Amino acid sequence: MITEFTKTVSGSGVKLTPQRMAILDCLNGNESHPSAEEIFRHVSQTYPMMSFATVYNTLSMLRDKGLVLELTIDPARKRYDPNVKLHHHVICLGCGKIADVHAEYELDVPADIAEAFVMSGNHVEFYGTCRACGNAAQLKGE
Amino acid sequence: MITEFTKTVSGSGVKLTPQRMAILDCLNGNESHPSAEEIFRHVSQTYPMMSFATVYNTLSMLRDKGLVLELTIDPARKRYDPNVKLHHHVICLGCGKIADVHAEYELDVPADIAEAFVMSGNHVEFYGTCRACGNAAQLKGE
DNA sequence: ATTTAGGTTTAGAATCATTCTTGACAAATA
DNA sequence: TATTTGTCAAGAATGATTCTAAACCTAAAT
Repeated sequence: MITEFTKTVSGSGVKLTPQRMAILDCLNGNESHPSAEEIFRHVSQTYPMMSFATVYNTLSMLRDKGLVLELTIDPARKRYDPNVKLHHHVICLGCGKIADVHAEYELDVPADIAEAFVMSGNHVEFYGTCRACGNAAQLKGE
Repeated sequence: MITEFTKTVSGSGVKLTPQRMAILDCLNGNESHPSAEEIFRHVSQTYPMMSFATVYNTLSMLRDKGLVLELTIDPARKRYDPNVKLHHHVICLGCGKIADVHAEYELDVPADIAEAFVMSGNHVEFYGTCRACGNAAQLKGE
């Protein structure tokens, strides 16, 4: 079944290939903020000949076309989010799980910054501990 | 001259060494948000025997003690900020320059997130184009 | 049917940032 | 002095990401 996401990508002047469709299917509606490696592992199950380079190429292409967000909130690796509508994120400092924060904030910058930069966007990173990690810490008596 | 920053670090139970003092001096009051490599290059001028590992060790130690911030805003590398007071950052998408954004924002998270995470902090990333890069783009007729 | 041209994929090498390991060393302690 | 503890240097190792070169696919042109 062809998803809306696949249609969107296809409609933006990109050639569709089985590999790309598999990557798009993996991303479509995916709220787990997967890394390139997780996407590679997932699509490899269907296409064992899939190359890591194809995953990176496709993700870079999607990022350049504004069809996925490349998140830097995880210091260890980039994470990808097919939801490009304005939203923010929280990362668990224990396990690295990332969740969406659907909220809008008034974020006016001070005058000195407004003069020195033409602003094009912003993103709020929240740091916290998820339920699972909090419970685990309690069990260990912390 | 011994800076306040050096005294703070020294007072937090770590041994002071010439290498560490050089790194602290490099960081003290530094608002350029240097990368590990930039710090290494700088302190190497004074101490050519300085090892990259020492820079990373020292930065990790300072980060663990809460004496520097490790910024993930630059997708290419980590940046360090000796100013640990609450503030945010803007990065120039052209040249990667990072500037401080001294502002406080009301950032309450939605109920579903507040239930799923114990929040410990947040950070706003602004994306923009600095004067220099904006002018350069104009010269090229963009 | 063949050729050509362009973009795509693959596999692996290369790169870059970062972490790890090991042995030497130095100050602090016994 | 001997021991402990923490630090340092050098380089190896790791891991994410990018690059390269050759093979591949598809569509258009012959």
